[in-house]
Amino acid sequence: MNTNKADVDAVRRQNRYLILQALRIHGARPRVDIGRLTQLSPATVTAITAQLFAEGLVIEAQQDQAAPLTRGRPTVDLELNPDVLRVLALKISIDRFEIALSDYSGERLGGTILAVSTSNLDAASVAERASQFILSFLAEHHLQPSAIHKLGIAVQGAVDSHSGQLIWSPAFGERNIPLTKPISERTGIACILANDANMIAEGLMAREHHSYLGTAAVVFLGYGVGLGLVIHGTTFHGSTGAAAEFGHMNHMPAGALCRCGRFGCIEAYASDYGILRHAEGLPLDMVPPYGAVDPAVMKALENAAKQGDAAAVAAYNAAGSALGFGLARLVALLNPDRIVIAGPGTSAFDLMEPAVLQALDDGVVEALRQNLIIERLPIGHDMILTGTFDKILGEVDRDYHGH
Amino acid sequence: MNTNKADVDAVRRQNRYLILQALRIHGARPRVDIGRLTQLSPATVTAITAQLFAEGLVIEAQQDQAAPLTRGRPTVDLELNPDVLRVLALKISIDRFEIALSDYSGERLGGTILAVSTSNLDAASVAERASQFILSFLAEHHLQPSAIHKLGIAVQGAVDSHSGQLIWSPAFGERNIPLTKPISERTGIACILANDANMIAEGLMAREHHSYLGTAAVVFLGYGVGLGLVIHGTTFHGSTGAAAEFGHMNHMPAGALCRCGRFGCIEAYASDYGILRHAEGLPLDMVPPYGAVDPAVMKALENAAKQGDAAAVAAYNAAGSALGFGLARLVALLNPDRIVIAGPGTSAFDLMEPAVLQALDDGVVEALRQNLIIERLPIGHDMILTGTFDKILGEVDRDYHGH
DNA sequence: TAATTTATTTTGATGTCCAAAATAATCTTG
DNA sequence: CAAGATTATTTTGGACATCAAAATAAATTA
Repeated sequence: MNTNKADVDAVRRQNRYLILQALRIHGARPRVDIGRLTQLSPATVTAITAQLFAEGLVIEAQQDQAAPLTRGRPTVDLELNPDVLRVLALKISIDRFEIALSDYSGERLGGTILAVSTSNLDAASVAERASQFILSFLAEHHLQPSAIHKLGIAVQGAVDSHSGQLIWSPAFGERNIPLTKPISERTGIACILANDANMIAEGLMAREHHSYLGTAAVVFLGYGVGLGLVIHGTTFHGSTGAAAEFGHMNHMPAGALCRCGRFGCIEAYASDYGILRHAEGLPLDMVPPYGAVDPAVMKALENAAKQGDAAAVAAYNAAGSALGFGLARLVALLNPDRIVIAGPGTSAFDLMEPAVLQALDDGVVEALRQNLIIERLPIGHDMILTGTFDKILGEVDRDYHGH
Repeated sequence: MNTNKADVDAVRRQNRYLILQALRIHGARPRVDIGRLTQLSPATVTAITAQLFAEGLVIEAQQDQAAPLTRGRPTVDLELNPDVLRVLALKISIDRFEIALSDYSGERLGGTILAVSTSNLDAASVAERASQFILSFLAEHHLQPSAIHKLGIAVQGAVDSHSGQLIWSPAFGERNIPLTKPISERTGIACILANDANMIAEGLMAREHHSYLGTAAVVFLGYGVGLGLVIHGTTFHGSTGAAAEFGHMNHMPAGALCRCGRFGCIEAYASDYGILRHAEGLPLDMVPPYGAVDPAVMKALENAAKQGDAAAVAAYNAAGSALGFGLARLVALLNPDRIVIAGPGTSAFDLMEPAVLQALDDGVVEALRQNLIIERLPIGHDMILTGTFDKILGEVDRDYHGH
C-alpha cells in the first residue's frame, strides 16, 4: 500500500525516471520509441527529454548510417550522456577485493583485482585496506575521488545497509565491521553497502526485466551459498537490509558444523568447503580447514564424482539434498515463479540436481511448485559488479538532476 | 520499482484513497485532521471531500455534544457513509462455515455459523453448500444478493487467488476445488478468495498500521499452522496467491506424517492433531485419526502438560522445536522485524516457548534476530473475518466511485 | 458588540499531461 | 525536379491537480 500523498511533482519525477530507465535498458532510441516504451504521449516525451537535455543527462546519439531506408522525417536517437558521472563498484569476497569503474551509461571503463588475506584483517583494517585499494585504483586512472559520484560495495555475508556495517561474513574473523562510514571518510566518496547475491538479482532484473516482475530467487553457488530475492519486481532487503541469508538457513537441527559457528546450515553441506569436507571423509563437526577453496580442487572433485568416486558422489548428493530442502522451504514460504541457480557452482550442479529435485518433491506440496521455473545461469562473479552498477545507476536515475 | 506512467488522474486517485483510508482507520474526523493525517493541504482536502460527498461515500457525522469547549469555528466531522454498500465474509475451516455481514464503514451487521462435515464433501458440493449457506443467510436478513457488493472467502490451506481455486486444504479430501466462480454464478455476488492467516495479517495491518510498515510474519496456531506475511507494509501473496504455506514447510526430512500426505511438515508436529498424536504415544507415521480436534481435548492436554505429564510435555517440546526451526528459517530468509503468534493455540504457547527460543538460538545467526520482536496475540478466529472485511473494503476504497 | 480564534472555502498561480494542430525533414511519384 | 505523401517532433491550448494566500464562516472571549 502506497501511503504517501501524490502531487504534480511526483508525476514528473516518475515519468522522468521511466524515460531514463528506458534509455538505460534499451540503449539509444528516438523519441517515438520512448513514447511507445513508456506509454507517454509524444508531447510529454518532448517536454521531458528537453529538460533532460538541458540538465546534460541525455544527448543526441551518432546517427546510425545503415538505417535510413524509410520515408518520413528521420528519427533522432537519444542516449544517456556517458560523461555525466562515474561510479565505482567494489566486491569483497574471501581473500579477494575487486573494483570496477563505470560511466553514467553503464559502460565499464576498467577494473582490477587485489589478493588480500581477508581472514587476517581486523575490523578496523578492512575499511583501511579497501580505501587504499580504491585510492590507488583511482590514481592509476588519473581520477580524483571527487570525480566519483558513488561507490557500491557488494559483500558476501549479512549486511546492514542502513548502518553500512558488515554484520557477518565468512571472509572475516570479526563481526560488525563498519564499511561505508570509514571508507567514505577516507576517500570522500559516498558509499552504499549490499549483499553480493542481491546484486546478481539486481543485474538480472535490469537485463531481463519482464522475467522478474513477480517473485524470484537467485541462488549463488560458489565460495558460499548466497541468495538474492526479488519480490514484486524489486530486490528484497529485510528490516536491516540483511535478508536472504539462505546459506545460513538451517537445514538440519544439530547437523554439520558451518563456518558461521552454528550447526546444520545449508552452507555447511552445499558450499565448496562443505562438499570438500564431506568428500574427504572428514567429520562433519570439524572446523573446515580451508580458506577460499582453489577452483582447481573443486574441478578435480567434480571430475572424480563424474567418474563415480563414491565419496565424491555422496558429498554432492548431500549438498543437493540440503540445497533442495532449503529451496523447498523457500517455496513453501514464498511460492516464487522462478528460481535461478547462478555462480561458479553451477558447473557441478548436474551432480546435485537429482538430489535437489528429490528434496523438492519430498519437501513441498506439488501445487506450489507446478508452475515453478528452475533455471541455470552460468554467470560468474562479474555479474555481481554489473548488478551493483545497475543498482547505483538506477538510484541515480531517480534523484540525480545534473551538475 | 513502479514501472507505470503517472498522470494527473493517478494523483487524484491516490490522494482520494488516502482520505478514505484515513476516515476508515481513524473514524469520524474533521477536515483539518484529515489534512494532518494525509499531509494534504486544506484546499485539497476540501476539494476531494466535496467530491466524495457528491458521490455519497462520505457524510457529515453527528456532532459530538461533549466537545465544543474551544474557540474558533467548530469542526465538522466527516465519516464514511455506512449505507454505500454491504459486503460479506465467509470463513471456511474444518467442519465449519462462518459468515458475516458488514456495511461500508466496517460495522459488523450480523453473522452465523454452520456445522458442516467438510471431509465428506466432494469438490463440486463445496461451492454448492457454501452458496446455499450464503443465500439463506441473506434471506434471513431480508437482503437481495444484488445488495452485496462483494464476498471475501478466507480458507485454511493453499489458495490460488487468480483462478479462485482452493488448491489444497486440510478441511477437504479433494484438491483444486473451484470456489469463486461457482459461488459467483450461484449467488450473483462477486467473490475473492484468500488464505485465512493472510486475512489476520490484513486485519492487524489495518488496526496497527505503524507496526507493520516493514516485514512481519503472523503465525496462526490452531486447527493447523498458518502464516500471513507482510512485506513492505502489504500482505504478500506468491505467484498464485498461495504463498506462506508455513504449516507445510518441511521441518525434518522424512519426519512425522502430515495430514497433507508428506513427511516432516511443521504442522505434523505443531498443530492440534500433531501434538495430540505425539502425546498419545501414537507412531508419528500414522495417519492422524482425528477430524477437527475438540478444543476441550486440547485444553485437557495443556493442563496435563502443565502438571508435568511427561508425554504431554514432550509433545509440546517437539511442537515448539518444529515451530522454532521453522521460524529460524523464515528469519534467515526474510529478516522480519516482527513475528506475531496468534490464534487459539497461543494459550498453550507457554509450553512451547522454551523450545521455540532454543530452536531460534540454534537455527539462525544472532545478528538477524537481535532486533526481532516476538509478540503473542490471543486473537481468535474472529480476526479472520474482520481482516477479510478490511481487505475487501480497502479494495473498494481504491476503485469504487459510488452508485 | 467588537475582537479573537479556528475551520473551511475560494481564488489565482504553477505545473503536469494530453489531443490536436503545426512544423520539420525526409522519401515517392508523376 | 516540384508537388505530394509520410513520419517525427514541437507547439498550442484545454483540462485538471496541488498549493499558498486571501476570504469567509462560525464559534468563543473580552
